Amino acid sequence: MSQPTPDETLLGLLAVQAKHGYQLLACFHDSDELGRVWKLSTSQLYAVLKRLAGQGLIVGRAVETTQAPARTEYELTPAGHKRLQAWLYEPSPSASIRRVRVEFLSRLYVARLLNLPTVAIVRAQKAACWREYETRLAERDRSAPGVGFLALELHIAQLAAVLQWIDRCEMSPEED
Amino acid sequence: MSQPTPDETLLGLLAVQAKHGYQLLACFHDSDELGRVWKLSTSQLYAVLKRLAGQGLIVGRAVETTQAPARTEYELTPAGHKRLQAWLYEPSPSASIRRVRVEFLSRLYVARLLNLPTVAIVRAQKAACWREYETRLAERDRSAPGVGFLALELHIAQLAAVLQWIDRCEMSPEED
DNA sequence: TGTAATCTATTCCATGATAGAATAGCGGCC
DNA sequence: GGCCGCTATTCTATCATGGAATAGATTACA
Repeated sequence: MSQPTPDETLLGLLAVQAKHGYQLLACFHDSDELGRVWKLSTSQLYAVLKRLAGQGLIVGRAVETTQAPARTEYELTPAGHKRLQAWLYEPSPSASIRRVRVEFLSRLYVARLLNLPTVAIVRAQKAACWREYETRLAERDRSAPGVGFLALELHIAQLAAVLQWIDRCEMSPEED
Repeated sequence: MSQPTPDETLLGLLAVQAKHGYQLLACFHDSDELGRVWKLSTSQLYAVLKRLAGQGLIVGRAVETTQAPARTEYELTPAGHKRLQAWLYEPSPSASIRRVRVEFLSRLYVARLLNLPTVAIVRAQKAACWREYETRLAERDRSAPGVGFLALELHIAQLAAVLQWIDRCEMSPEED
């Protein structure tokens, strides 16, 4: 699957504090933040939790309450913390437009949540997009007209827009 | 599923001339044209053909040859032609970036193949993107800072890039 | 001439994503 | 009391997807 998955973003949310599924789901309903980036259905979220647990990145423990049905709280394992760090500071992030929108912004969100530096994240993403931009520009020169050429030009225009936009991400939210 | 499907593009290819699966597959290998827009696996293509046949949009007939294994050639039914026309001149196409790249360019490709006018297609797409652009701009004004806001700004920048790019699609390929 | 590789053409299968309903306990409201 | 709605999770059916399997025909070449 080449689609971005919310797995590491969930790790990030759990790194702040142990949570159960329903609580995590609520984090994605906030339409000003993560809700604009990810659309997660209930079953999808629980499927991801199961996958992460299967990979040994999180562990769940049942919590009994009198207030509500039994819940399972998940927290990061050491492997989970390691994976989260590796994902946050991935040295060559994807330059795909979709992944920039979804994965890069999730990295930024998680890093801010955890009070970690964001400069390296933005810089790595910017570099990756520049490389892609140069590659596509070169490709355009040896491309024949037709819809394939138009697709290439659109891609180049999208990358240029990302490069103009990404500098604004270097500022912390308070400086906006 | 909100992902664009190659269904109508296949209808367009079949509208030019009846073809069998393997031939259709070859159309997507051309890296200067459709191949840049769609990535179709073998099984995916045959699955789409089955779906289209199930909907009565195409009919297949077995063709025996001594040159090669038996093949099934598909051609459009009247319902298929109707569906193709409706798709080509869809009055309110999606303004999603992905759909512009994939669906709009496919419309353009098919219309050019069939020597049909493309002006209406481009105009409809442009109008849809403008509406989306205005909507998002208004939304930005009443949005709080954070990654949600950054996502919104990226989206706006992407739409602006599309609007700048789309005018080049009004020209026929010879005029490029 | 044998056989290996490649091309044509399609089907099959296992896995995984996804939507939506189902389940189920509890609290509040009228 | 009875119903609605909230918390919390699981289940199920469907569908997409990648990749291998099948299988006939042609070319390559020793």
